[in-house]
Parts: sequence; C-alpha cells; structure tokens
Amino acid sequence: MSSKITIYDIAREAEVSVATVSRILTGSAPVSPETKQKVEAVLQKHKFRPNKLARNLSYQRSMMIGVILPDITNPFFSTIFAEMQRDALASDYSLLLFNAMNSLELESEGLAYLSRQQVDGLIFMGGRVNEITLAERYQQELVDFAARVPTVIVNGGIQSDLVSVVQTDERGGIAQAVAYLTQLGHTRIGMLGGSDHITVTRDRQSAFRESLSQSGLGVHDEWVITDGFSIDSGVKILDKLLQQPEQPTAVICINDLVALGILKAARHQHIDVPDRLSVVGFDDVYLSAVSTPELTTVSHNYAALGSTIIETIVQRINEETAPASVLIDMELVVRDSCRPV
Amino acid sequence: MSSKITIYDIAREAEVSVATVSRILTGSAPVSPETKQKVEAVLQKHKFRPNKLARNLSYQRSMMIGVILPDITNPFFSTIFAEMQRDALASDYSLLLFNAMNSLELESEGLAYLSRQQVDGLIFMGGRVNEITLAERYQQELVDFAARVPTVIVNGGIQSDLVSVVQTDERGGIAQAVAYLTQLGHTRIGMLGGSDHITVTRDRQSAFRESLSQSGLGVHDEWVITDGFSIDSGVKILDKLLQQPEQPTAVICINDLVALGILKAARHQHIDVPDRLSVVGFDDVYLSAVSTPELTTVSHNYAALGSTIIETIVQRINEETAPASVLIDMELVVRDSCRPV
DNA sequence: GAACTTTCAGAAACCGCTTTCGTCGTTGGA
DNA sequence: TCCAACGACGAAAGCGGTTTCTGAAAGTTC
Repeated sequence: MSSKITIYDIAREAEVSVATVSRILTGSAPVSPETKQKVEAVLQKHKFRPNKLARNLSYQRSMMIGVILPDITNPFFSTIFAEMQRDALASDYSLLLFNAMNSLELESEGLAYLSRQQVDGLIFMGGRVNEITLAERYQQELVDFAARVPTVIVNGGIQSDLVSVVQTDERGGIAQAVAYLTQLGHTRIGMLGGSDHITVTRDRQSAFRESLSQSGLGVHDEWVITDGFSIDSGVKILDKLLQQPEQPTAVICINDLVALGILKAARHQHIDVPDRLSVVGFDDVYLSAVSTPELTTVSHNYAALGSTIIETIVQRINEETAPASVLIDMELVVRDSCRPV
Repeated sequence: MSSKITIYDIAREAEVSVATVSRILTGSAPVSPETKQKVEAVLQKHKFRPNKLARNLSYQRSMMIGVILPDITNPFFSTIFAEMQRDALASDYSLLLFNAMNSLELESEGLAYLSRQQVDGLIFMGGRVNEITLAERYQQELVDFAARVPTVIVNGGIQSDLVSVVQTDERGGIAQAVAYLTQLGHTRIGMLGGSDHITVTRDRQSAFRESLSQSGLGVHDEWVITDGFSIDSGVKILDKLLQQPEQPTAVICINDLVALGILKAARHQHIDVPDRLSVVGFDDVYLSAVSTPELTTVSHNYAALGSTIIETIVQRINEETAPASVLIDMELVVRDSCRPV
C-alpha cells in the first residue's frame, strides 16, 4: 500500500533494467559507477524502499522470527522481549510476538499461526515445556514444529536434538542465595512458591536442597511450600507457613511476585521484614526495586539472555552449528530484604 | 521454509488447475462439490497451508498492523497490547510490535521499519504525540506517515484528519476521583506527578482544576507538583509536598507508579495512608492491587480500549468511515487508599 | 592482431498465490 | 431445434522483487 512505486518505475526512469536496479539495491553483483550513480539518484528522488513482501517471497524467507510466551504483561517476559527485539532488528529480523495468555491451548494456536506466517525461526518460552503431567501431548506438537522450523526453547525442560535450549543458571542462582543467607548466619531456611507439576519448581527445589546440604544444613520439608507463582500465592503461602510449629528465619521465593506477596502478608501479620524474616526473591523483575523493603533477589542477566537467544536462533536459521544448550549466569542482587540473624 | 509443498503440487495430485485449488482455499468462486471434495482430500492429506507471503503479495496487503509504543515493559502498554492482539487475530490481522524504549528517536526508526514491512495500518501510542515542545518536528513525521498508511493514535494530543484518535475519557476519570474524595469530605486536594511538557499532564491538571472549582473548592497551586511519571518521581514529589507550609488531606496522582512512589515515601516518613493522607492513582495497572494499602485508582477499560482501537484501524484500512475520535469511559475503582477526613 | 577473459547489463524465469478472462459443455426459454 | 445464459474450470497474467543465463563490449595475453 505505502509506496505505490515499484522497481520497474525506477528502472524506466533511470533507463536501465530492473535487474540492474535490484543489483544496486542488494549489492549482489557489481555495477559500474556511472550507472550506479544514475540509478541511486532516482532511488533517492523517490525515497524508494523495496517491498519486503515481494523481496521475501523471492528470498523464500520471511525474515521473521516468531516468539511465543505465556504473558507479555509479566515483566520477566516483556523485558526479555525488549532485549531480544533490539538484537533481532540489528540482524535484520523481525520479531513476531504471540501472547498465549497463560493457556497451553493458545500456545498451539500460536504455533499454527506462526507456521502460517512462514516464520524462519521460533523462540519458544511457553508454559508447556515446563508441564510435567501434560508433557507428552503438548511437547510432541512442539517437537514436530521444530522439525520444520529452527527452534530455540528458553528455560524449558525438553530434550531433543531438534531444538537448542537456552537456560539461565538457576542452580547457580539458588546456590548464591543460600550462600548469602548462610553467610548472614541463617540456618533455618525455607523455599516458598511454585507448583508441583511445573519442572522449574522441582529444579529450583532440588537445587535448594542440594545447596543446603552442601552447607551442612538440614532441609525442613514443612518449609518448602508450593501454591503457585503469583502475589496472591505468596500471601496464602505465608499463612500456611505460620501454621507450622516452627518458623524459618529466612526464605527464598520461587519468584519475585511470590516474594512480594510474602512481604505484603508479613506486613499484615506485623512480621517485620527483614528483622524477623529475611526474604530473597528470584528473577529481579523491576518491581523488586519498588517494594518496601526493596527486595534482595537473584537476577537474570536480561541483556545477555536476550542476545544469546537471538544469536542462537540466527545460527540455527543459517544452519550454522548452534549449541544444543547454553547456560546464562545469574547473579544475586543485594537490596534490603535480608538481615543477619 | 516450513511447507515445501505448494499449490501446484496439490493441483497436480488432485488433477485440477491451480486456479481451482485457489478458489477452494479462498472461497472466491464456486467449485462443483465433487471437485471440491477431491481437492480437499489432497489438501488434508498434506496438511497444506498456503504461504502467507505469496498470498499477501498477491493481495497487495500484508495483513499486518504495526504498533509503536514507548515501553512494552510498562504494564499499561502490555495490557493494551494483549487485548489488541486478541481482537486483531480474530480479524485475521497480525500485530507487529515495535518497542521504542522511551526514545523519540527510536520511534522514528519504528516508523521507517514498519513502513518497510508494508504494514497495512499503524497504531501509534508513542510519546511524541504528547510532547509539547518537540511537537513540530516529530509530529510532522507522523502525519506524513499517516498520509500513506491508515493510522490510529491512542491517547495523543494530535489534530489531523489523516488520523483517528482513540482516547480514554481522562476528564471524566478525574472528575470521578474528585467527586469521590469530596464525598468523603476532603476539601484539600492536590494533584501529583507528570511533566510540564507533556500534554496529558496539562490535560489532567486542567480537568482537575475544573472539577475542583465545580465542586466549589479552591485550587492550591502548591499542591500541584510535577516531577515525572515513575515511582522515583513519586518519592521525590512527596518530599517536595512536605516542604509546603500546609498539606492536603488527599492527592490524585498522574498515574499508579507515582502513587506507588507516594505510598513508599509516606511509609518512610511515617505518614499513614489512608489515615492521614488519601491517595488516588490513575490507570489501574495490575500493580495497584498489590501495594499496601491497595490503591484506589481510576481504571481504564482495557478490553474496550483494545477492541475499539482494532475496530477503528480496521475500518480505516477498509476505507470505511472511521470516527475521527473516540472516547472510552474510565471508571473509579475503590480499594483501600482513601478514607473520610 | 587473434584468442581468451572479464566486466557490465538486459531478458526472462522464478518465488507461490490470486484473479481475470475465456472456453466449453449444459440448461432453459422461445 | 436453436440460441442465449450460465456454471465450472483452465490458461495465463499479474503482485514486486531476485537471480540465472546470456551476450556484447572492453581488457589481457602472447
């Protein structure tokens, strides 16, 4: 629609063939300086921009990379998306976002949609790769997709040589959190939030247990409580925790939202954070710098994560050898929600 | 890339012409039941999906609508985006998002980018339409763009018959907030946050003054303080407010983030909200249900806003008559941050 | 100066789909 | 019985670029 003017018009006006114009546009073949100058003048004059649709059809590539994620409203995903977009555009790729609104069904629609759009690659951050119970059905669909179009999965517990997996080093992150707390003198530490049927929950819990026992501390199962990933979950979880006969002096949360919920509930219950309870979050979503007290949390390196994802998918698209799996470091960010015992 | 198989392969296998296959695919012309069945069998067999690139080139439409916004990390925008996407997909349009990272320069790049992508329409929620000082240069560029591709501007102070403007009824929202506070007995009310060179700030302030005087209340200019739109702004603004000789009993904030900053600073200063100060937010970002106390705020009707925007841009694209300007109601959501004097 | 490369640029095929135009076999009205 | 109208479908021309193939002109080499 935008520019009615085509490469033919340019060719006619510059008195050359369309092939020549195209060569100048793409630099695919040398053109004599005089002709080049002549054509470029006309190009400038009309501010000509080749039609991407036509070009891509010819290239047999859409230069689009699809992105499926559960919820763009979640700052974790929107931050990564923003980072990825910067790098993708720098590599001449567009990012086509599909927001699955936390529905595994919609993720399937997303796959079909992106497939129709002929995306050259897929970045999948959907929820299904973390579902334990529904794994079979949903993951097969994803693998089938990956068989046709290059795919990178972010933080997903899926194994297939058809995909590359980019993961954040959650074990390392948890280990840092535990180390920090023990260093402050805490020995009674809990882990709060998450859902039993989600792999990340299991992984983080197992990392937690491992770190604890490596520090010579015992794990109290009654301080490992799951009830979801939201702020409300955090509120409920603190209630459950308070019903236990004994209390921990510090807790690590499955994510920042749960941590915020804990903070909120603690305020209600007049439990002072950090004086009576130290709280560590996870993800370092920008909210965590906002709460009172500001949250000490395990932070993703969002920039590195974003660019690694793009780099990996572009490698796969270009059929260069891409690593089957990449691990991105996490880092503890100390703010105000923890105190020595 | 995905499906190597084309409409020609289908045609050959079904022993018909490509025209016939295409007719079945698009329903553009009648085909006899027998042929139709025969072809559809082949279609099914190969799970054939027409190549969108080719189709769109032929249609001379990209079926993509560009979206430029300042920050996808901001829940206000991500929420609207999610709403819009649902409706757009239902109308067979894709949304191509460009995140301008709060930079007016990048918005220009976004325009160029989307133009290259041959979007059929543009939804512009960028910051430039609200800049007073830089208006000339930046807005002209946008108007030029709108001359070529159908454009809808969201919440922007721009006047041109080339664009449709969808706005939320901020005056009405402010009026509701003022009415609510006066009803609680407040007579000393301030308005906090925003920037002087941004039109929304002026608009909301003027609505505020108007509502106040309609309620027979005087405006205290020293309680109208601007310092930006962020949480940090809120923190600073409360400090400034406390330096005034007299204090208001209630404040309306330019947005929820500022309100959260006020809440945070008030806690530091041991000023009880809502007992000593009532606070009203604006936007009803999901954070506002999280804070302590939960924020009473003027809420957008996100679903209505999203679908109105899509409806309007689609009308423009189809060259139906689209309203030059639409106003979406806002509604006060009462939570816990206000009390009677 | 003949034979052989190179360089440069045009003609035409192609990417995969839609759609106009035209043909052919039927049907229905006179 | 004849002709017009109609329905179904194929051939081919786009859509707007890229790229292969090819030939002419210019430059090299001995």
